[in-house]
Amino acid sequence: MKMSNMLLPTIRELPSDAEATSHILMLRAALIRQVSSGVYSFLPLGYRVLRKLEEIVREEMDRAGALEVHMPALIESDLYRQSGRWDIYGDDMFRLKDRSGRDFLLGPTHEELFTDLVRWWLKSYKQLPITLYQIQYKYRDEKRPRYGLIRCKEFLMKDAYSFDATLESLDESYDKMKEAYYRTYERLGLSFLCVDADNGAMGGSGSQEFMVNSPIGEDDIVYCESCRYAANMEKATYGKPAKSAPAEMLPLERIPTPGAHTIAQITEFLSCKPEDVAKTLVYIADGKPVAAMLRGDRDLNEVKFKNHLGCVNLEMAPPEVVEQVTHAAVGFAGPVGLNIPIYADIELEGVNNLVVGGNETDIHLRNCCIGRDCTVVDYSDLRCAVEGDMCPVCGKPLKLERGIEIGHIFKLGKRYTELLDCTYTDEQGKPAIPFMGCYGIGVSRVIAAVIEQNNDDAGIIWPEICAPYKVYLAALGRPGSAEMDAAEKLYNDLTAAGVEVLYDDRNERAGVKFMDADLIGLPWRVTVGRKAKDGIAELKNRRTGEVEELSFDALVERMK
RNA sequence: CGGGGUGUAGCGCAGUUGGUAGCGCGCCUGCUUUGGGAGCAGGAUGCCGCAGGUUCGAGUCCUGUCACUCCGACCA
Repeated sequence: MKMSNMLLPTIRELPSDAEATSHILMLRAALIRQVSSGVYSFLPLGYRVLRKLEEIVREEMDRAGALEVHMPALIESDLYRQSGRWDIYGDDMFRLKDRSGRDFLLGPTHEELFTDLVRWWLKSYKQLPITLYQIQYKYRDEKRPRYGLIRCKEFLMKDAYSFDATLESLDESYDKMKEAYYRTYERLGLSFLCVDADNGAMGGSGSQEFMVNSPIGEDDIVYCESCRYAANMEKATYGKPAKSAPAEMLPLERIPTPGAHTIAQITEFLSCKPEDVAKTLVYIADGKPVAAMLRGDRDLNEVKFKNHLGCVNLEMAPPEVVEQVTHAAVGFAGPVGLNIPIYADIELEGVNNLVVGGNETDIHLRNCCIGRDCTVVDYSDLRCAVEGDMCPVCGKPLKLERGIEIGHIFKLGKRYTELLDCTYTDEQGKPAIPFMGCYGIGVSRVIAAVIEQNNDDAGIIWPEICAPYKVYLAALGRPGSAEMDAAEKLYNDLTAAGVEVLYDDRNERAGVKFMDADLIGLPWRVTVGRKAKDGIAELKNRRTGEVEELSFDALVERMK
């Protein structure tokens, strides 16, 4: 492709509203253009990358035995009513009506359609297992689109769905997909982790996420360097240290703490340590107030709490509710005399003489002992893991990092097949319901992840496998010069040899071409300049910066 | 959804006490230049986000509205 025929308006200045490196570089290298918040056009260069990624994903899905289909993005609501998600999904789903007033939606994810296809087709256990996939745009009305392609309202996703007769078979299908995911991300040269994740609203019996480490990641990853344990924060556990014998119980004291409603203020005021304080957080679980109690220096893990309670909705109680429940201003909630169920973090078990809120404005209690002064429903792991916690597997200190989720695999079980009445006849001639798994890769997001991990101050550094072109050919002569003629010939030779070349035939100065070459970041830059008359071109590796001089013929051979 | 910020040329921005809009980059023309974002000369480009209002007069003040964006909450 000749630059003179290309739509490739590279940008010199930093876009003012882009924050993430990948976002800035994608805009500057003219890969994408924002159309509205969270919605992007792919320009010629960016679209080539997207198609290459798609192809890699497709190859690995096919290798794993999955069958490609294509579902609509525009979906009538009835299936989603059957599955319940028309009501559950909430404002994140785009909803619209057709001319006769029927409800439609833009697919945020396609469990329903795949289950519907399979229930129509599936008659016998002999047809199982089967895995289907598609590469399709997904629509989610994200509250806050961010970081360019990282979080969009419209994004390209590969989603696969497996159907199996038994749980063992589901495990096999799941492992095959997992293997395919490893291969896909490894081929892209990504540095990633496969972490245990919460199933969340998808339900089911297990799930893992594929994460690339990045400061702009929106998830916290907890991992162990020595034994490969890795989990999303929402799921992460930690080894429980042995407890020392409980201290002798001291008499409960009531202490005025005017204005001290944060842990920092209380520790300051009472000159104690945060771990001596137990905070009591009031939540609303499916409409009913409950309390979570944990050490002052810990953060509640809402996912763990939600799973422990087995509730559907869990949210922090608004101040009115806190005041009503505790009879005090926010910041003075405590377990003593609190008339709602209290769930305590396991770390508090057997710990005496805690500082707690007094359920009275400007009052705290010292030497509170659970069991003596108040009761809790039970003790369980409710807190977020922190850096330095013990690895639950090997006991070494855990590490924390931010990650971008580029893939998620779930064992769904029978949730959707049951709801949508997907049955087949098993070996005994009886009706049975298949187990389902679902597997997603955010293809457009992967582009951003690749760039996040492959760039320098000058621009993008594409891995060869997904580079929009392999070679940037910079012709430095003036139009009509011998250099231009030589470059033109080299361009034709490379193209004839099947090499993907972006040929910069613009009448620009060398500096402009080199800056653009670095920004666009193709793996190889070929310069045809002064030595062209001797049949010599310069080959530069974008990643290593290594330069060598080659004859034109040798260069064509090298780039094949 | 709560809290902030910003909307002026393709991009990045300035615009004073209210007086009819400017800079840099880019773009066009010409000459010179040509291995790391060239120089000189000339030129084009604006519903000042939108709608009301105040005023003799609004980019500027007021009201409303829309969009984008940041922080938070949320997120298969």
